[in-house]
Amino acid sequence: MDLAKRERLEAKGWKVGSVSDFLALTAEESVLVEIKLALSQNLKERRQKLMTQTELASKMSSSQPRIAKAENGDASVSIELLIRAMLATGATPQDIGQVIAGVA
Amino acid sequence: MDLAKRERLEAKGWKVGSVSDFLALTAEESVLVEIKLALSQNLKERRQKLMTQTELASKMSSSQPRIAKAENGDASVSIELLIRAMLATGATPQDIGQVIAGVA
DNA sequence: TGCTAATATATCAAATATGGTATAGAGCGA
DNA sequence: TCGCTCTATACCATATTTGATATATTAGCA
Repeated sequence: MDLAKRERLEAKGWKVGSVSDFLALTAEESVLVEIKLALSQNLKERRQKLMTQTELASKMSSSQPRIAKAENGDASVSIELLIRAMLATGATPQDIGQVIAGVA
Repeated sequence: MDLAKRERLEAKGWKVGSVSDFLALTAEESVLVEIKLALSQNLKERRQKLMTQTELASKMSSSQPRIAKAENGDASVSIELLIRAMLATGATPQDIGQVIAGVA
């Protein structure tokens, strides 16, 4: 993982720690982050075609700011919320599975 | 969803509420539960072939009781933890995606 | 039977995620 | 420019999830 990518993650609140800690990031940890980012991106694409962030938020009794964070890969958003949001856009388990399976 | 299934879920802590609330359970909510249960079952199968709950717990700095809950579909376990556990057993994003895609 | 490893259940303080609110910025048409 | 809609950021009290601990239960074997 290069410096640019690391800085992108840190800006969104991902605690990658000091350089040494960062280098010690396990493969599992980074795959998890990549899964979140993949869901995040896909959610944004799906939602933009269908509705506003506010509409999606009310559909799933969440809030517009949280949807914004979800779509921007903020670290404070759980996979749980990402999947709930995907489902609220009409995504099927197949759709979601495909996004996750698509992670390198 | 039949009564037997409902009781099975309630025993594990799923808050399906009163009968009327239960009937109001949205499609998205039940799909989310089904995704969790599918991951839970798959985790149990994978883990049993490879190691004990205690071993898996230490691999991912969690605890044996939490792994037990994860494998038993306890409501207090997040998708996040289920996926972390899958990854710790060596599952790939493809494996995980397939499990989720397999939900009806 | 007793002994041991493995798994399940209960409880809890600490960590993390949550929705809500306020507000700031961005884009765009009048 | 203004006004309007949409999205982003900041903050916070509440709710949920967490790992840890203790302990109970189960399963298999000597």
